[in-house]
Amino acid sequence: MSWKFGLLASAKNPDLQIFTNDQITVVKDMYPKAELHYLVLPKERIDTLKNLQKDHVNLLKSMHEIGLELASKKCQNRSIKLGYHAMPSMQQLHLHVISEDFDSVCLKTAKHWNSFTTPFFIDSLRAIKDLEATGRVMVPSTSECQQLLKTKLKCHKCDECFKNMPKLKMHIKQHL
DNA sequence: GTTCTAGAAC
DNA sequence: GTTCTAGAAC
Repeated sequence: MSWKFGLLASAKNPDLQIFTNDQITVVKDMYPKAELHYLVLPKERIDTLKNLQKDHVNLLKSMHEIGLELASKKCQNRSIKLGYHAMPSMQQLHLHVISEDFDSVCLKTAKHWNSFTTPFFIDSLRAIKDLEATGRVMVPSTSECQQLLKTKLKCHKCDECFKNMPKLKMHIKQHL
């Protein structure tokens, strides 16, 4: 089995589940990129945002609501982002629920950073609105995604730019 | 997605 | 000489 199916395996493992109902499963990200980093997965087998149709709107809404509720319970005074990666590496649709501190030893590369702080990160509410309005979720093209991941490193709070990841990581601790 | 590491960048 | 990133992994 390839690593691409790792999420599907995690979601089925009761030891890793922090929430489950008949529609969805929530697990902790194995390599959290912030203090709080959950993944919300539908039980229905859906690979990517491109496979979504209008009748998935309610599913996306409950994924959002449950993700937000679990996150709020865990850390009330920290702001939370909810969204999807435009081009995920792992199979099975997954909603990232992540605190905006980005203070984590697992956050190492420019790709990691830009996947959460540029339009590569598709806001959950925007995805839901897209789907309701047009029946599909708008996603940047493959080449746009590749460019987004190479965006110069910029602090998400004060827009200051940095030459490399260690300098950026040192800087964002000041915003904690 | 991560690990590992060669060689670029400093 | 050390730090940092980018690309292979069968």
